[in-house]
Amino acid sequence: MTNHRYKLPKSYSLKRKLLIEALFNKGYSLTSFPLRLVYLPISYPENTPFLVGFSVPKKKIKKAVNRNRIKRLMRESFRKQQQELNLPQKTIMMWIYSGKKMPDYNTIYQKMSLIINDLNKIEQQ
RNA sequence: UGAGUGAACCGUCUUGUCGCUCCGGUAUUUACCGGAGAGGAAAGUCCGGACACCACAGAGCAGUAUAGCGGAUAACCUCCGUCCACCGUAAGGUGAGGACCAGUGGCACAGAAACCAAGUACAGUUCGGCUGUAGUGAAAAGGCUAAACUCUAUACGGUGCAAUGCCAAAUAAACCCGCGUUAUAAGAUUGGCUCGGUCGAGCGGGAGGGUAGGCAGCUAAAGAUAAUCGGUAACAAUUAUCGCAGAUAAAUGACAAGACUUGACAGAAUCCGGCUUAUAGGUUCACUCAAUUU
RNA sequence: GGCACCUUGGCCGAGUGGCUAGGCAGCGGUCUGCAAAACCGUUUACAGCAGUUCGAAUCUGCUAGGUGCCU
Repeated sequence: MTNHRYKLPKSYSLKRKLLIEALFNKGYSLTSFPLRLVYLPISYPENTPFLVGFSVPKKKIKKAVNRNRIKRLMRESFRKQQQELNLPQKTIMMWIYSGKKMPDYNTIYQKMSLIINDLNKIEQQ
C-alpha cells in the first residue's frame, strides 16, 4: 500500500455543473444523521475512480466560519476512509451536512464509515 | 489604593506525523525538495476613490448629497485644529451647527382665540378696538418648524470585475406582430426629460432553441517597517530595509504530546482610504477625581 | 461578488407628522332541539435601537430579518 491512497487532490473534486444536476435529479441517497450521501454511478472523462463534493447548506449553518469547518472535517474524514470504498464503476457523490449544530470530528468519522459500509453492500449486489 | 477618561497594541503558543492551494526547482506523468498561505474587523455594502467600458464625458432642466470657520488628503458623509451649544465635579464626551427680516405651508389636544387674526374674564384708565393681570398651551402676535417645500453655497455623467478583452464549443434558419429603408430616416449611443454630436439599414417585441468552459483582468500597492526633518495636529518630504494569500463547487484541517491566563467575534474573492456593527481576555502610555501616607 | 427594494394583530391590507381604518380568523353572547348563516360585544399590531420635532407608523441614521435582478 502506497501513501497516495490517503491523498485527496483537487482532481478528485466534483466540479461540472451538468454532473451535479444529473446527480441531484437521478442520484440515490443514503442517510445517517447528520450526514447524507447522494451518489450516482455514471461515466465521465476524468481518470479517477470517483469524484466527490462536500456541501453545507446556508439555511442550516448561518456562519461562514462554521460552514468551512464542517466541510473541512468531512473532507478530512473522507480522506482517511477513502480506501474502504469498493466501487465497481465510476461514481460521483456529494456529502451533505443536514444538522443544525456544530459536530465534532469523531461523530462525522463514525457516521461516514456507516454510510460507506452500506454503499459497499448495495453496490456489490 | 479606589473610581474613571482618552489613545495605541495583542488577540493562544510550541513540536511531530498525515493532508490541501499556489510559486520555484529536480525529475518526468506523479512523485520528491524548497518557499509562501485569511482579519482587526476579511462582515454590513453605508460613504469616497483607483481601474474598465460607454464620445477621456458635451449643454440645459430635473434629481441627489453636504452645511460654523480653517486645514489634511487621490477623494470623502473621513481625519485634524478651533469657535459655539449641551452633558459631566473633572480628565473628557456629543452635535445634519447656513438662511423662517425672500416667498409658500404647518402648529393636533387644551384654550374665548393658533397664524390673512381675532378678542374671553377681571381690574385700571388720560375713555382711544388703551394698559395690566388671569387662564390654556411647546408657542398668545411675534414666535416655533427647513431630518416641511424652498433659498444660498459647494459637489456629483452612467454602469460596475457577473466591468471589460480574447480563445474554444454549440445552435436556427424559418414563423407571428409593430416601425422603417436615401430621408423631416426607424433605431442605437443615454440614463428621468429636452437639445447637441456620432453611427445608421435594418430595428423592437412574441414564441421557441443553443451555450453557460478556459485564459487575461488578478494582485507590487495613494505598500509595510525604522530613522531624520517640517507642521499644534491630521499629514507631508528624504533615506535605508523588506518583498507580504490569490482560490474559482472555491485552498489553513485531523491526530498525538506539552504549556498557560483554558482561547471572544469571526473566513479573503478586483484593489485601496474611511465609517458602522460584532468581539472572551490581556498589555502599554497619558490624564482626571477621591481617600490615605510621607 | 455587485445592485435594487420590503417589514403595520394569527392572516390579508389602508394610512397628508396629531387617538393605527377595514376584512378574514379566534373568544364570549343572542338566535336554534343541535349546528350553519345572521346580529352584538371583545382580545391581539407599526421589526428593533437612537436622533430631529411640542409630538414620529410616517422624516433621518444604524441594526435584524426577508425578497428580487445580473451571466
